[in-house]
Amino acid sequence: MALDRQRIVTEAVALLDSEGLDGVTTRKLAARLGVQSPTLYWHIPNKAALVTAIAEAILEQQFPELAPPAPEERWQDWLIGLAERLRRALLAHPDGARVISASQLSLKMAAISELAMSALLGRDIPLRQARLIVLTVERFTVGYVLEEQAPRPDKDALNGFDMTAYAAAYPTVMAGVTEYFQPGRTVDDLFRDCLEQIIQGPAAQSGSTS
Amino acid sequence: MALDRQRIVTEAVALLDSEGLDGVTTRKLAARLGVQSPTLYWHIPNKAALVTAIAEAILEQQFPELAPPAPEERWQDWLIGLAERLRRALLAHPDGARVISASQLSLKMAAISELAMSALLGRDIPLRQARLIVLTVERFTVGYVLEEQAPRPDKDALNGFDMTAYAAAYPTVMAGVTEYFQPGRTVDDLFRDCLEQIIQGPAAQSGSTS
DNA sequence: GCATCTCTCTATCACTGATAGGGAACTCTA
DNA sequence: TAGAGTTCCCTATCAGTGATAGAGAGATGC
Repeated sequence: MALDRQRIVTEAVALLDSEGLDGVTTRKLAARLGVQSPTLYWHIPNKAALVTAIAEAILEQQFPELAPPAPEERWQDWLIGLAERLRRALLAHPDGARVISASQLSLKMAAISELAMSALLGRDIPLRQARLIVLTVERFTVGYVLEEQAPRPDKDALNGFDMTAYAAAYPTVMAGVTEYFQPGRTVDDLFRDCLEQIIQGPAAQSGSTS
Repeated sequence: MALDRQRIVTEAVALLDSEGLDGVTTRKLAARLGVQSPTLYWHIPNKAALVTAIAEAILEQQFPELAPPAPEERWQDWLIGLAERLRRALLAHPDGARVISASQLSLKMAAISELAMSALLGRDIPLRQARLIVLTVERFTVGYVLEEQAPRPDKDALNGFDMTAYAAAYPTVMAGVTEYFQPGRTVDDLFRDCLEQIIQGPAAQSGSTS
């Protein structure tokens, strides 16, 4: 099969899935494509561009189409759904959040912002506030998944680590964690609750979420 | 001067400042310390541990002490100030956000969370909500600065880039940007406004910020 | 038939994190 | 004081990385 940019990116995503971002090297990628590594540079200027292309592919895969909210749908719920899809897009591949944050100038991300902002404008939210909400949600989501996907510290690092001392030093943090996760809640719930913290704002749905 | 972990980390931060995270290599670091690179491995298990130590140093530098809010201070304002200091800590060094997000298991970060959560508890905010607010603020801040520090796309990437087409494709995004920045506002204001979006919540200071 | 353009190759560069193992200098112990 | 052990830095080397130079095969156009 002929080698072209499309096939390179597809295979790069597959390589990302099986080995993580650090495993995406030009040589391994070339090997998968049955080609020598310098050949890739005919199709792609450098590795940064490759990573950007991977990011774009990841987003495209989760957002093949972009639909505004249904007329009867609360914009808050719609926006939460959008952010959850973004999170799912990042979680769908190892180091997904790292890939997105290492990429530059994503058109797909811009399209998502455009859709979200115009949806909010359509619900009579002022331009400035629409921008603030969308920006906050997007950057929070990346920050959230980035930490979610952070490598579990290796066991060597945990050797000199005293869990009970940690719990003693940061009792409130520990209490918060155990309180939250006891009734079978998951990190998905946590993400959603955080989003509501951001989004509840202007509609003054004043009730506290506790 | 004797080589020890402390001195290695200090010099690593200096190297980060002058060359960015990609410039922090074991060889360059060793050269600055007047030593051969394998020597570093006597003091430090691997590069990931070095990055974690750098992250810790960056936070320590900006948060030498951690003070709870003054009695008459609104917790919202105090928390915003805390987040702004965190942002400043990350902005104070090239790739600061990348360093923090690449590091694992930061004790200083845990201490900041502990302080913030207990401060909120002291203002009668329920444990769960305190956790949500603090977590959201922290992860948003990292996500925000990460994008703020993202490398400007190189000019090769911009060659094939049509700015007017971009503006046409994403008019709402463009309108939001130009609207926001016209009256001499800065990215600092933008960060603060986003924070208020997160924090305004439970106290029901209902006024919209527009 | 020749020239040009496309694409892939080999060979190589400078550099990276990391390990093996030698050796000098210091410290502890009998 | 003699020897043994420990600490810390060295040289040599490894496998692997992104990237470039430049040769050459094959198709395409004139």
